[in-house]
Amino acid sequence: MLKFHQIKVNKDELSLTNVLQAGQAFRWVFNEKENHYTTTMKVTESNKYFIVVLSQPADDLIEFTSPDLSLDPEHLRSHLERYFRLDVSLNNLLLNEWIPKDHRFKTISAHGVRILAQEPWETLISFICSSNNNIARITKMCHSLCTNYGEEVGVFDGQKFFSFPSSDVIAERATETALRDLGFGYRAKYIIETAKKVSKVRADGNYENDTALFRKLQSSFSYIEMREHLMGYTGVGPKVADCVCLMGLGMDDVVPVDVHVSRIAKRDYQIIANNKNISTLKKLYADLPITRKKINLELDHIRLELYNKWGLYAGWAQGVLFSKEVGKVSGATSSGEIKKRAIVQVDIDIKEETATRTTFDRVSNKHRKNIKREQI
DNA sequence: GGACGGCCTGGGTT
DNA sequence: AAACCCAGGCCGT
Repeated sequence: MLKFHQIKVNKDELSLTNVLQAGQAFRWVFNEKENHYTTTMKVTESNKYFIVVLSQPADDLIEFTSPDLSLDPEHLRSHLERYFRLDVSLNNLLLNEWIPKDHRFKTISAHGVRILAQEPWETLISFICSSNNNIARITKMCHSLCTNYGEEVGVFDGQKFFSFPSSDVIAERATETALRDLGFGYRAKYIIETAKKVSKVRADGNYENDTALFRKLQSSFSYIEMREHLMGYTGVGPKVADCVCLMGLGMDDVVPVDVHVSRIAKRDYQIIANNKNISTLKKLYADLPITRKKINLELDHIRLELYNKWGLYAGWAQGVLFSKEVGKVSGATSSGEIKKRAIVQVDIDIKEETATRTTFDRVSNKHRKNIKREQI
């Protein structure tokens, strides 16, 4: 019998359903009978993956464990606290950041919807798969990559669990044809080309793993440069790149703008780019030294306006609103079924937390002027 | 330089 | 039943 350990956290701060099954992470398997979630993840500094099991048995409690007895529970606890970003209080953001800036949040509960700190490489591949696709199939694809190219980590609930394959493993062992046969469709080519390029960049820089590479890039790049770099991979446009920045690199103020966010922005905030907005953005990007893929300036205007409106945790605010708008589909269950879900109403209470940094603070000086100009 | 098809697939709807 | 639509975009022309 597994021994579960506890994390005291309220459901309005963290709802496992709303965070793990709402199109942000695609590799958590829900066991309906036992009411717990299972995945594999890196927990330690090494590249080893562990099976991790979570449940939310009460409104003020998360329970966690791993069947791997070599894993120190306290180490897993601190890892999960980082993964769920428990240093950030949703209720504080709501009360002190979003409600004062946006009256729309007065009547909204965050429902425990928060942004995860996921592995950048896995986030990149997951969201390459997300283009013109639905959550059920994205989930299926992510699992398919693991079962076909990952390493078996262990068995739980009578089901085998695998690691997420690194860029070099995919580059060496997978082919476009093989991925097409596995049902990836036109994304097969994107994944192969991206894996080859990432593993090459990695090898050239002698990085130990994919995470190390992306963290290093992040440390020397501004947000704009990081997005630029990500958009250099096939199948990665501004939306996918922004998802990686937000959920894989912890850039909390980045708002990935897709069709839904675009609709919300126009319908609820009347954000519509005029000619001046567009020409300003055009100049902004023309001045940047990096040649870029074309981006939709109308959507980019929405991104900036929502950042201006919501502030340092704009990406989180988007998550809350987005979940309210379209979060109705769940991911994998043990039986392989995909089910509809309902968002649970929760109450609001207060905690201490202070927002500290912005992605735009990290823009290098030669770009700052341009960015600032656009922030006005 | 920007607008516009076309794209794999699977589940749902007509 | 067959046809059509749609899903948290991106690529090529």
